[in-house]
Amino acid sequence: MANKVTLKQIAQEVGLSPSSVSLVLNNRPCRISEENRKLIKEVAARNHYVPNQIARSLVMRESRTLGLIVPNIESRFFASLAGSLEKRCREDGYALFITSSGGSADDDLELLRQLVTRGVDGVFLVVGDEFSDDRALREEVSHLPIPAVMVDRAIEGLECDKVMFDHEMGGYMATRYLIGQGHRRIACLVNARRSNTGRKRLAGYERALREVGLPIDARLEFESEYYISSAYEASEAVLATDATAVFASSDNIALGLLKRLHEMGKSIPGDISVVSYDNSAADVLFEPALTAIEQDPGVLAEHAFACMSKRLAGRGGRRAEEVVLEPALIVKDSVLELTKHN
Amino acid sequence: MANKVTLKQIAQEVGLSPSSVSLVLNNRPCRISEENRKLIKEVAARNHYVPNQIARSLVMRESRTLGLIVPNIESRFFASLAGSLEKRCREDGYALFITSSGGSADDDLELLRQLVTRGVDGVFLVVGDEFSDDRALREEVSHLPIPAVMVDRAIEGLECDKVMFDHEMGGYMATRYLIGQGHRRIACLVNARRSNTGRKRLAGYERALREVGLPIDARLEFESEYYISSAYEASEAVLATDATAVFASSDNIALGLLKRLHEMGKSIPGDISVVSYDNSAADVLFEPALTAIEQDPGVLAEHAFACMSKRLAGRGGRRAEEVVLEPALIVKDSVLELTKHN
DNA sequence: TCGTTGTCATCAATCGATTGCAATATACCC
DNA sequence: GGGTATATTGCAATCGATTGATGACAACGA
Repeated sequence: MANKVTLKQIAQEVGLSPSSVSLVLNNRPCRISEENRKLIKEVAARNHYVPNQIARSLVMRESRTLGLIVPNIESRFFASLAGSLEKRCREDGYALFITSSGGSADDDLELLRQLVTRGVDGVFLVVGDEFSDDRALREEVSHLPIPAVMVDRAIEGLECDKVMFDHEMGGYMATRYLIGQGHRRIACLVNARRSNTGRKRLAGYERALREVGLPIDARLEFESEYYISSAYEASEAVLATDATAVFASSDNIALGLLKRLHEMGKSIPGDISVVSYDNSAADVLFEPALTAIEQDPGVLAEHAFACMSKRLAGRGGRRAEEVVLEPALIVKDSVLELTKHN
Repeated sequence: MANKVTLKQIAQEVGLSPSSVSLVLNNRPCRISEENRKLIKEVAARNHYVPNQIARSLVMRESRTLGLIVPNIESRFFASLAGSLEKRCREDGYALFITSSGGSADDDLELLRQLVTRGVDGVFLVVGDEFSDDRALREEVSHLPIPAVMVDRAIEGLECDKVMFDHEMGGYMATRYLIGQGHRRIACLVNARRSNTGRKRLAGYERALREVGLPIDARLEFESEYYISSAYEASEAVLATDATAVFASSDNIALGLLKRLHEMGKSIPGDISVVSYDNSAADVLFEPALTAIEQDPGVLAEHAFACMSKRLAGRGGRRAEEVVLEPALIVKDSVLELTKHN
């Protein structure tokens, strides 16, 4: 293993002071002879000199590093968000410290502290969806010495920049679309018990029904965690109803549902129509392709970064900014249009 | 935004020197009165004091942070690897800096430098699969001032710890299994042009054929990138052959193939048998479930960490260690047993 | 009273960079 | 040769922690 080369060593070899070397290598406006400049650069290159960011950020009080906390990097959506965000950060010369918490508020807190003490200049937080005790986390976030942007979801009632898709609107759009296609008995499969986003999507679903005077029937509302297996379990009951369509409030939930449908020999949309959520790559495989509410992680990343960027630059008011993005309905082939006589 | 509290400020408030505070808060053996100890701890807690790791790691010459470079965090396999690795690192008090390169050697190099200058104590590298020019990267890795462990793949001919599954063996096992089930015309769909792992899997496939005296028929070997779309494109040609089985050398490749099969109304394993690779979660959905070569990312992470851990502790010889893991064949329902009269 | 021992706490150097200010060397002018 | 620009470069403090070396003070025995 090679040794780390320091500024001082370069200086020694060149025969100049460390300050001069620093000045030259950072292209600071200063009066160092062209000759020495060249010499310094050459020696630095020859020795593979790379400045120690640790030392540098100690004095500069900035690390050009940002942090991200997601509940679970193994989920497609978060992985994609992380990927986009990292790319975006790198474009502006920031490194992104990606961490994955496991979803409990305690883990989130621990990671947040880690990031802060490691000197990130700002954090993106995808936290606050699960209903564990988040008092300590809330406290920590509100006293953060660096800017924070909550992405995709939020800790309720916390004054903090937020960037997220309108989950209520998503639920509403999916349901309105089904209604528009003639469906009247529409079931939904949501994670309302343990998830804020799920709760909002459910609210949107109900608003759509209410708006056209359809009854809100508790027997058509089913609960599922955000796992394929959970949705698979829950789906049997869904299929026992007289629903002609189902709103599946996440891609995993849709996948679990599809698996069950497939096993029962039901066809889509012939036997039952489905609107999914997230429109992630896995869907690509299904016949028929799934009509879904899409929320592009890239767009989320873009806005989140813009928000962060503003804070880092010291711009942006003292009040928190809130960006709400509209999801899109992507129509494919999993919904049957019911004609009157049906 | 709250301010960062420093050691000095705590010291000032307590009325003791910074050294004393440091000593106490780190539970160093030292003679500070019980009374003052309590006082220090209390004041530190009240002020939400958190030590600045940046400053600390400057003097301690270690950050308890490790780095990971994967080609693409959006891929299921890498996301899963990253997740497992992070969890494992955290168990030992290390934070993991996850980065995603995009797959080119230049990006890898850039990220590696970033990690090193940011003071990670070691790096996990998932690099070297693509055939871009990697001279600079190779050079950098061999002069690294910190331990590196190559995971899942490697830059050929580089003296460096390696932990990976035996890709050749995977290809061999898949093919032997198909042969064992009576198949004689076995096609394969691999990424041999741009991927070392793909090349190895192909080698395993050929070894299996050779071993039983079956001909290696170039007309049965098809090329596909590791994308669903690429495999989808390539699959038409595969299906035009007289093959009774296909070895798909990655999950994405299998998915593309399946999509095409589905569209052509072919059934699995009735019309054609398939052995997939990676056995990732997406497979769960298919009817029939896919027989596949499985390489558990968690196992990979475990061994990679163990390897790193040894280096960090200063144990481990001067020669590079090489851990080769055997993949497992998971038999499900996508392969038809051909009886003699077929 | 001096020396010894023990307890409690502080000093000051260090890690590797950055940077305002001071210092030196050279050139130029009268 | 003295004085003033101007061109170059170096000093030393700083960021926030850690830590080996040291100091101050009290109590105690001889």
